[in-house]
Amino acid sequence: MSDPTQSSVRNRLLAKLCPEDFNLLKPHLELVPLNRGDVLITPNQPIEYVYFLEAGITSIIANTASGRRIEIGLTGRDGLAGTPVLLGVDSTPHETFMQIGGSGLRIETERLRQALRQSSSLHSLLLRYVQAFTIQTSHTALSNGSHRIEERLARWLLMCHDRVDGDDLALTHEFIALMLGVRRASVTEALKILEEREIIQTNRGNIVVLDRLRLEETAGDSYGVPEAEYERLIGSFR
Amino acid sequence: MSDPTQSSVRNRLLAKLCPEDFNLLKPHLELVPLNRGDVLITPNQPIEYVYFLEAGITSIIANTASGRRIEIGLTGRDGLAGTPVLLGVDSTPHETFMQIGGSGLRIETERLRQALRQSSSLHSLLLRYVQAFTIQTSHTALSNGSHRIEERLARWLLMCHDRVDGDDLALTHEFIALMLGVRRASVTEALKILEEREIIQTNRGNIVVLDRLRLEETAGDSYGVPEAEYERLIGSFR
DNA sequence: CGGCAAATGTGCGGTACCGTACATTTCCTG
DNA sequence: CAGGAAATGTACGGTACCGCACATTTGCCG
Repeated sequence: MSDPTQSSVRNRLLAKLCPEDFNLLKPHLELVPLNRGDVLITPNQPIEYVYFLEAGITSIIANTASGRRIEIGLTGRDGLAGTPVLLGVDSTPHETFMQIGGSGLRIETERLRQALRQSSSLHSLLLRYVQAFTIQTSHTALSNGSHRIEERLARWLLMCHDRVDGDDLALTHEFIALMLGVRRASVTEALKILEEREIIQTNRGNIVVLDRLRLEETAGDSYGVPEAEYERLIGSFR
Repeated sequence: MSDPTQSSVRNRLLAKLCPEDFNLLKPHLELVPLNRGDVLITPNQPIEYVYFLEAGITSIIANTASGRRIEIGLTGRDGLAGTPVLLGVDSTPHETFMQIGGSGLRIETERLRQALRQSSSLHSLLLRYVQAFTIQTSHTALSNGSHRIEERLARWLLMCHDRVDGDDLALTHEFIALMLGVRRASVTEALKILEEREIIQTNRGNIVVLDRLRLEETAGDSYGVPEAEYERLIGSFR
């Protein structure tokens, strides 16, 4: 597997690094395909690799002993999977898996740790990402507690749309329901409403964003704060 | 203001530091009273001080442009207020204020930054705390999305009880409702049920935990994961 | 100790969402 | 191209919680 060059890299964090920091990581980065459903981080197991996503979307899921599951955040090429490593922690109760297939540049946990010790500017950027992600999780908490399904769905579609090329999202109602922690039938109904308004178009296993602006209107104040904070702390998504 | 000694300090993080790290902070720590309602961190304003709590509880609140507010986490002497500083960030969209009065050892942001640069073991411990707090926030998201008010209330009372001496919590229904993002009347009703079961006892502006074990049963799986993770990463609460 | 504001109790109609069930459609695979 | 599984549409009774309103109680302060 040949080393990536910084100019060809699509991951926002890697692209943002100074050349020295990038070169520190480069020999250890391995491009791997990541298919839908692949589990990148298993709950309470040592995190073996940190993944800088190049394409696709990961979900981070909180779960309880009794089997409740809900998404607490998602990441695409704006970020990475394995934030606990950046905080010096070797495992987490959360699960991280691929929600939409893609690819990523992965690095062994221990190699990344070495690099973090060597370069404080590297560590600094990645910690800023942790903060940005924390804000996303916080707003998920807010949204779960105080928005209606339609708004939460719109927010969630927007967050996916932000992280994908084009306007197609390969997602089933069942899956979205799991992510939002609601009934599948509720998702079907909310999507139908959005489709009637011609904001989205749906096909079996696929959703097309037709009118992003009105999708943002639908999301209301559930969308925006974490995105603005990402831009402030890291830079533009795209 | 005389410098604190490590043995007399009640904050769990400070108590956990090696003596060298503690001495690094010690000359800059200032003991301040923190009264209910005091705002420690104002949204989108520079964070001037980081507060290691000695007594009392802070709430961290997410809010939107349109005025929705909900608590996304809380901290007592298990932690500190000002986690963004540990991640190299100077401000946050969240607000942090005193929910129950107490006191804290505060340090100027810039002084703490210097100390973090000087001691990686200090930085390491505090980053592990950030991870522990992140898990708390994540489970708030889960709880907000999938538990009934009664369970969420029980969880929240337990989290407060963990951080207070004795069994009394000086809280109004109105305030709890704000924290949970629900109606005040819903809180009144849920508390009444707990009181009928003799799990708590309520007086005007005060709640007494009578039977913690059954409160945990009521909370079900909404309580426990973040607490276990704190113990794993930092050590015992008490 | 009387008056007042804050805190609490309670009621009522409305709605968002749930659990469950089942029919229908779509795609894939043999 | 038939058969089956996955995905989607839809229906229905039930419930948790809402918004709002108003009465009652409690503690405090003049």
